[in-house]
Amino acid sequence: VYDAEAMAASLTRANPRRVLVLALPGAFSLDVLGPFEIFQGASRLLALHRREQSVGEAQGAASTQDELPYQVELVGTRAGKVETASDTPLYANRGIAQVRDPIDTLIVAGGDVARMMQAVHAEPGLMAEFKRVAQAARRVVSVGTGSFLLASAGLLDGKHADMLQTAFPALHVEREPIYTQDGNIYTSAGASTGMDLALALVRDDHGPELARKIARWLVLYVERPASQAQLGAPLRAQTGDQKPIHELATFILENPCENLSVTALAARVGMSVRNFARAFRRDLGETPASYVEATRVEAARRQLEHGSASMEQIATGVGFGSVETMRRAFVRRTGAPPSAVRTGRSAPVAAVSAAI
DNA sequence: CGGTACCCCCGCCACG
DNA sequence: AGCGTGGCGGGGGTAC
Repeated sequence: VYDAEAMAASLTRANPRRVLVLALPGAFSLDVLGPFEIFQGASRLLALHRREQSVGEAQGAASTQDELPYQVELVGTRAGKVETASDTPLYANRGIAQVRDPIDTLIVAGGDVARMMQAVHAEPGLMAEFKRVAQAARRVVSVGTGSFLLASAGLLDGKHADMLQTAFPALHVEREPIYTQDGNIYTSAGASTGMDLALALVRDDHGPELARKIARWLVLYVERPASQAQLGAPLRAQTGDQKPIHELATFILENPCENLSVTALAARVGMSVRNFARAFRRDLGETPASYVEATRVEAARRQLEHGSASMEQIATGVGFGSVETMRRAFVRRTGAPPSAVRTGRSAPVAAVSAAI
């Protein structure tokens, strides 16, 4: 699953979508790294997908816009160390003023607002540089309190507002006090909103299937519709009548050992088999059986990592008919048999790889 | 490891 | 016609 070669190839590919994550002093590190991981994961999966296809076909397959990977980069007020709210420093590749090349997506991480704004004002011209980059970018996004920077740059209500896709759900604003008062809550909420947001952007770029794969890859099981509500029209159009399917998805996640055949699932939501399969694929970007199997593999993987249940217990516990069936599905989906998880030889599924 | 029965998925078309 | 739905068939893959 982890393939440094494919990742490097994706980064050196011509004209990737360049994604900048801006981390000001006082930023929440998870607001920074959450989106970072999502976009990195997307690039890895795209590279793998591309390789799979090029194996079957001859070379020269036209690379469409949709397949462009991301090149993610951390930027700060200047190159080098960035103090974060958690005192875990990050390292910016360059300063915002040094950004001269075309940018696809600019992400402003949230954090300690007072510290962030103080840092901005301490650096003359920084705000102007920020505005310049933001206005050149295809889209600008803020995570959590990163929206304060957008607001003070005048980017939230100007004539350019239509250029911007800002993550500014009312829900988020209301929770501000909680962030500053209770460290436990703000970090988890901040991280998940940042990742949800990035997932939604990836979905806009590449479709729901890839976004879902990343979500599963990073063990982010629950998609939060709140983050989608603020995003692009193509997304909102889809969120019309998804509820039964989404509820069913969580049912699958919580009850992998149930009978989850297509006919059983269709009956559960009161649809015909044919139409259910269609709706499922439309809403979740994946066929029902594939989703069920992926869920079972993931559930099994977690039990293998934490716990000492036998292969037999795990296999039947997550709904596989036999140990052998589980093993085959495991190899097919992760590239390694279940035994590799126990011996620690498999790829870390949610590992952080922030280095470029 | 191989065979076969089964399941899934998708194109197609008929229906309202 | 335009749209969503449901049934059918085959072929491809998988479980046992």
